[in-house]
Amino acid sequence: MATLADVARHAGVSTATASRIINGSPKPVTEQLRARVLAAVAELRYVPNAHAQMLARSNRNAVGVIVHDVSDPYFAEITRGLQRVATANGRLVIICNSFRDPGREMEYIDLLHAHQVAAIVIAGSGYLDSAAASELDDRMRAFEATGGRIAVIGRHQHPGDAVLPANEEGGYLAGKHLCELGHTTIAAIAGPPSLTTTVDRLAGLHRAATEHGATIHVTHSDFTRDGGEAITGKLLADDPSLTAIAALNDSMAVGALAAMRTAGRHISVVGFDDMPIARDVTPALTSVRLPLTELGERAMTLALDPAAGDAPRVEHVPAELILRDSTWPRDQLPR
Amino acid sequence: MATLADVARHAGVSTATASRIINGSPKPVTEQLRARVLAAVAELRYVPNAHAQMLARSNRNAVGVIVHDVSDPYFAEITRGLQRVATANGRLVIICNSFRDPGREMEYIDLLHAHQVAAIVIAGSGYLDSAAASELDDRMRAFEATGGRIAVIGRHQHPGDAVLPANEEGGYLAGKHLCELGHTTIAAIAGPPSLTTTVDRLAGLHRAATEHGATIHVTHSDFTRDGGEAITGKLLADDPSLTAIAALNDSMAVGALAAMRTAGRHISVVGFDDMPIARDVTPALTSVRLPLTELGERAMTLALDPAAGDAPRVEHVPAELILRDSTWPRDQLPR
DNA sequence: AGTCCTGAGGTAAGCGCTTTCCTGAGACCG
DNA sequence: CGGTCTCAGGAAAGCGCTTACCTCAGGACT
Repeated sequence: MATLADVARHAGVSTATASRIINGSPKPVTEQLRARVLAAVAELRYVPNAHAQMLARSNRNAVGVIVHDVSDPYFAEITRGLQRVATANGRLVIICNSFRDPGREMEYIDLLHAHQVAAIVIAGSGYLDSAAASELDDRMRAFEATGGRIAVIGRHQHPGDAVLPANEEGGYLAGKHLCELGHTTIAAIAGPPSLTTTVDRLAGLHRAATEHGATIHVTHSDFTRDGGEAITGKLLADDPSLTAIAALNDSMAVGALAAMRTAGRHISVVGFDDMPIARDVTPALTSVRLPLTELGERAMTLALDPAAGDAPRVEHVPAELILRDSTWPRDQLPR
Repeated sequence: MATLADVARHAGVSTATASRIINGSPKPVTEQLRARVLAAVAELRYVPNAHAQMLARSNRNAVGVIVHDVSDPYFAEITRGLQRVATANGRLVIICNSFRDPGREMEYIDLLHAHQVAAIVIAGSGYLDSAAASELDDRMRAFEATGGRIAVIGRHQHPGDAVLPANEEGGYLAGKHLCELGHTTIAAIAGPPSLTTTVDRLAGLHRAATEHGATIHVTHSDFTRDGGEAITGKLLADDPSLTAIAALNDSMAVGALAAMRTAGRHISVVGFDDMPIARDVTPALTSVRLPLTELGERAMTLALDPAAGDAPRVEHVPAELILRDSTWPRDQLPR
């Protein structure tokens, strides 16, 4: 492993000079020495040790991102936005998957803290478990106390900078839509009840139902396609009069569609998130759109901007209902 | 920012003792001191500086991953496999998106090199441009020369450890399937011609066509849904007699399906990769399956294993045709 | 001619941690 | 009771870099 000292020796200069030339410091250096040093760098294939640089400079460059799972399209979209802004600012992004485990999330906060990242962005629903939440908060505060910045996406219980998608409002839009189509009983297929996202979206759904005199039946499962398929299969079998399903995310909605196909039934399904697949499934999925990439961009922007005042900055991002072909008036369901 | 020295002072011990206690070194320490130090750690919210540790220990822990784009489902699946194995081995994963730009890829290799990662996994098609390829090779060799390990996924031109999906064979399977259904002219909708993946899959397609006396028409575009949709729209408009499309990845296939729907035409479409959506689009997509997660797992395993001998290890991963509903015999196309 | 700059380059002090080697105090032995 | 072992704990030497500060010419001044 070639070190700066090797390069300096090779070029017959001091490490100080070598360092200055390599980093393009403002200090003037003879053209001749510059050439010698650069030649040595090339010949020895010298790559500076980033850790040593961090230590010596003590400036933080990387940013950390904690998501539930990057390979989940929801987070993939958000991550895309995060990356875009980070890269535009010349920052290295370290992505960590918490797999919805508060313990792992804490480990990652410490790990990113240890790596002296400039900022951490945490995306994805918070946890209702208040013990876990407060321990997480503790960790975050410790990180912030050292000058690190934190921004969260979709965690309204977090006191700092945050980008908040309108989950309650989105739930309301979905519920209202179904109610207006004449559905009086709606099966909500939801993710884990311990996630605030689940709770918020359900709250919106309930608000709409109350307003329209409809009733909601909630079933919980995984926030995945297979979770949605399993639940829906059961619901369809148990209740032949079921006419509408509100899925709390698109993955579950896609699963619901699959179960419907299997059962040969046609009922209204509305999804949530409007992920890219929504328009390609059959029937094309009516869904509550959340501008995921924008969510990521705004969060990273918050995380990198030095925070003008001291009050936490909170940005609300609205939801929007995208009408496609998976919902029908109650009395006009196909077949 | 609390340092080890702060903790030591706070606990009234030397930094040596503090370090040993915190890292659970084998060196025996009185229970009393241990307690004092741990108390100080908690009180000061001390988190060790990972860079300083790296420098002092000079053991490499993290691993780097370079993919074209994590938010692309293809890479998301691979990344999932990579992460699984890495996490199981207690490694931190740093993910970098090259966005199919050889220049950025080189930058990232250097960056990961600078960060002293133990290994780098590079996933995704190589580049036909031989200047870029050889410069990349140079960078990789420099990294390996310092003891770093490299594994690639799907780059047969790379001389080291590699996991190679059967792209040519997969193309052959797709082509053979369409030919056996009686299609004599096949439109191949392909990604950028500069990617080896494109070239390999096309080669397989051509082999099958030659064997069955069919002809292939190739059109290039982006390896994306929209790329596939645009091309297919044009093809359908230009050639009313078109009966079969071989898409070189599932994203393009999904786009092709969308274009078909728009045009109200029904022809055979076969995809490639068998991504999760394939079964949820309508008609469910017949596709050449590549076990993406496994690809990732095996590559990470190669990257972390110290390489038994000195010969490069190459693992071939077979492709498999998954029959669904998007292909029909030529003379029985619906409508 | 002597003083002062000025500019190019080097010296060395850290950055925060690990780890080798050393110290000093008991425990144990003959 | 002196000598040797053992063992807990500390001093200090780096790890590879950056950078404040110093040195030393050579030229511009008075």
